[in-house]
Amino acid sequence: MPDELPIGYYHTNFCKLLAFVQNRYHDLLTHAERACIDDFHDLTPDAQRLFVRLLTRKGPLYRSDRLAYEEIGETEKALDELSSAGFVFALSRNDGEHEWHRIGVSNAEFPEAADEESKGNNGLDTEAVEVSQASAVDVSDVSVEGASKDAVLALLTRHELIALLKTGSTSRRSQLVAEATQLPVAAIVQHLPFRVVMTRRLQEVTCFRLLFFGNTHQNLTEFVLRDLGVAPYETYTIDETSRFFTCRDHVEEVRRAYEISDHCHHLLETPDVTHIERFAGDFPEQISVRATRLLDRTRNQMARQLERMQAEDAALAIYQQSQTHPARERQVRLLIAGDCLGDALLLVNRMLAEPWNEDELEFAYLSKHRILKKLGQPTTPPVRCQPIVNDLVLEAETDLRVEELVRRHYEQQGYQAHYVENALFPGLFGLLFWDVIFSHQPGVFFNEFQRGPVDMFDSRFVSSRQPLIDECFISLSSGNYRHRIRSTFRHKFPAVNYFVHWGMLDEVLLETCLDRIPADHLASVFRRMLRDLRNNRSGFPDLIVFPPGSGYELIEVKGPGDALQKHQRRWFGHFERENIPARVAKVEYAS
DNA sequence: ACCCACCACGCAGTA
DNA sequence: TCGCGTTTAG
DNA sequence: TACTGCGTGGTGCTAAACGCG
Ligand SMILES: [Mn+2]
Ligand SMILES: [Mn+2]
Repeated sequence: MPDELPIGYYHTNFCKLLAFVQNRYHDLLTHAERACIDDFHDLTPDAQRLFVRLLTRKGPLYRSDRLAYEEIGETEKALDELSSAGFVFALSRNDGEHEWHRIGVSNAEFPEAADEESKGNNGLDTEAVEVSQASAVDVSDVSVEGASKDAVLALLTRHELIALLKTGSTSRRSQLVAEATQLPVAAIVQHLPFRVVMTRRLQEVTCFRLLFFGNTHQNLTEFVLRDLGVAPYETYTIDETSRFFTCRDHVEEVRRAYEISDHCHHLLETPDVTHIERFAGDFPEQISVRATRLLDRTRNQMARQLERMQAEDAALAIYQQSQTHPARERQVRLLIAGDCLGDALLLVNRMLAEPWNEDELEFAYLSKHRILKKLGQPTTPPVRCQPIVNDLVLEAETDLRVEELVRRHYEQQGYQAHYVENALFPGLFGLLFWDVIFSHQPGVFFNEFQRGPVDMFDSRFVSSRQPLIDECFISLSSGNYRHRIRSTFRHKFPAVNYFVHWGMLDEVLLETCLDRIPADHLASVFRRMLRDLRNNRSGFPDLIVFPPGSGYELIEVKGPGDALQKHQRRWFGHFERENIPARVAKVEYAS
């Protein structure tokens, strides 16, 4: 792992990203996107580098005097070039109000978004796929990118603000900005000692990122962190032929879904029933699973906010459109609270027939019992496991988490004790199933920056890798799993993945676990995890303790007033059925 | 008005 | 002068 | 006891530079 990156590393990385997009997605690109790539390559090296530098910095506004880079010879020239090629706006004090207005800087309180390409529906090539009408909901008002008077003022230092206001005041920056906002644009801009640079074509670049990574949260720093050895990724076989997106409609959907979810996030900051109801009730129809899930999660969040604002009917209406947990659970709660027991029962029966996950199923059992009881019909409460509870009286210690307190308590009793929570069993799972997780399968690895295959958390993970999974369980019977886990731990450290949090494990803990935990216990835990990897990755007990000699026990620590959570309870039910030693340590403080 | 974001967890308040 | 939060770079 | 809202802490490096107060 090199400590140093080659000069121009960021530019190389961006070019790799572009090349990937062009090779793999040429047919899905719009005119504007293709032009963006072509125009970029027509730029001189300096201009290319400068544009990428801008992309890796916080924008969209920059001051030209803060764009000095050793490897970029003439910044001002590069800026001019970027400006005429349409990659940036670069405005100076010599530009008139009209120019500033174009980038959103104007005297009006809410300037019209002037940046035409930000709302433009980029026309598609005749050879390219048509964008479906279904996704043609107007979200231009949520995707406005552009500057503002305040954004320009944010570029100024305190001293520059003072000079601008011609006050000798010693007020704090925010106060100065508030005063300066009152000034007309012309006055603010009049003496700017630098050019204000605004990146353009961000829509296109965002789309390239989405096509490359398959999401919006990964970016160019992934390359850097990998190349520095900070977050190396496993080297798996990348499928040349299959892609994250197979048609333009899906790209548009996912992009729009991200925009909508962003916008909702902002709506939640100043919640207003009518706004939320109107916006969240009118999400576009989705075809792709990814966009659907994203929007459903957003629906759930918005509806939850409506609940908090006592808008129950509005919340119900939103939940009804969501196919993602806990939409039906929330509906049932609302229906019961509103005394619509008949409707609640209907929904509960649908949940029982086709539960979305175990959490929902459990809730359905419980609420069916409650509804029937309210209706005066005969019913029995669902049985729940009764974990063994140990009461512990300990001296409270400041600055120590209760888990750590109990861990030390066990240590004082001569136990080896580790605070592992979700790092242990999922970690062992990841180590044993490593080769399964990263095995070559059609259409699951698309780029070099994945923590696992795309189907990691849906049922296809198991169904399409059954023989490989069987092998792992065979190794558990034969005893070979120990070697497998050890060797993965040594050889794969510190590769990024979904299950192994390297920092939480060490060889001592690992060896003790391999020595003390019977293979069939591991097997039964792994089987339950595999039933639903998304949800059964968590809920594991806080501690694992090893008494002197032999054996082990899992300990869930509970401070005063804390109780088992639902997913923790489900694991305890599993431990009970499988004779896996586990108990709750209930702490009281001696005072 | 993009001030992480997401999630798991603990805790304290409420019925 | 110094500590703090933010931004940047590798 | 269940449910809820809220706060916190981890994940997902780290050193250096800069503006601020
Ligand atoms: Mn815990
Ligand atoms: Mn606990």
